[in-house]
Amino acid sequence: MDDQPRLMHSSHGVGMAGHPGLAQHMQDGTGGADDEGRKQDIGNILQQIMTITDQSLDEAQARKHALNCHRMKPALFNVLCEIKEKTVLSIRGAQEEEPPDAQLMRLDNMLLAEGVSGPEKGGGSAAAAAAAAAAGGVGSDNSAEHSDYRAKLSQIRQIYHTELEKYEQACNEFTTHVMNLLREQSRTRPISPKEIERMVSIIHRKFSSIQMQLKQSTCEAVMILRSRFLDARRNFNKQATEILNEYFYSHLSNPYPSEEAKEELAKKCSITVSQVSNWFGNKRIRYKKNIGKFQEEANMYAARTAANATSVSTHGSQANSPSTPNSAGGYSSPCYQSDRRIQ
DNA sequence: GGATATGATTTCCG
DNA sequence: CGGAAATCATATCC
Repeated sequence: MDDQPRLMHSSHGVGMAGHPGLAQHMQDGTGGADDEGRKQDIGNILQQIMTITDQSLDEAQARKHALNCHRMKPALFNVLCEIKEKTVLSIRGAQEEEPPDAQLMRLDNMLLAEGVSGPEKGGGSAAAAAAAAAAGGVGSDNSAEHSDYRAKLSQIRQIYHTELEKYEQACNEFTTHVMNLLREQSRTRPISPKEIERMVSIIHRKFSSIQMQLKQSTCEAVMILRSRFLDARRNFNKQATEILNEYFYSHLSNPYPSEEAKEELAKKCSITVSQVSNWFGNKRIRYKKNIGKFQEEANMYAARTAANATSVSTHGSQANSPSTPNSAGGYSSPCYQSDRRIQ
């Protein structure tokens, strides 16, 4: 308990001038017990620690410089580096080589295929080509349908590229910063060039994993876009439904297209035959379920086909035309119900 | 968020 | 097997 003040006191007395530690201990050859000397040692060390912040910056720099210029320094540095490498690096040196990540490659390939990465769109971009190919190139409204798609896609591409660039820049900045830092520190710590290299590769790996997230989300966005516009998953395009409706209402009395008719419709609408079948199946049942709801539509198509028929040839097809006698005027409850071919 | 539209799928029947 | 009917799945609108 009462050691403390004394120790402090004594150390105060000695520590004043310069750096007394070792020399003083030796020279003073232990006039008393061992523990007395040890106490003094500890006192000195404590004192040095306490006063370390009192050193001026210049003094510290000077000492650092002196250390750096010491003739044994390079050798010592090498030895320390070696030891460090043996103990630390070998532990996790095994998992150095990573395979070129299948996931990342998949993403890259997809982005390339969709025209997000790769060459900037110059007339015949990969995206445009892919879009044209996917659509079968029959409908005349292709370009109109896909211009929206392309606009959105190029938006995505732009965002992707700016983000990517940002990441790259940040990565480079950070890398050079760390490298400078490590190089600076290698003057006082055993940091070998190899270690710096490793650090850089670690940083790159981290950043590329971030980039992968960017790629992932870009892929998702593109997929959503595709499913919206290209994959024909949802509604057929306007023209197709128009063609189908035209057929349906002009064959209202017997809305069962033959196999050939289905094929033709399929070709015209650039959909499959089974899709045509589905469409007619749905249409028939839904029309029957409430005719009232389709009244307007029926009138419209009836009028249209009637107009078409009259403009093309005045008579002829009138026999099996649905709008038979009273044409555009009172097209109330269509022949469907009375005809009841459906059931 | 429910209502509605619409294409696809499933189930049942003749 | 082709079609009717029910049902599912999803998009779109308010």
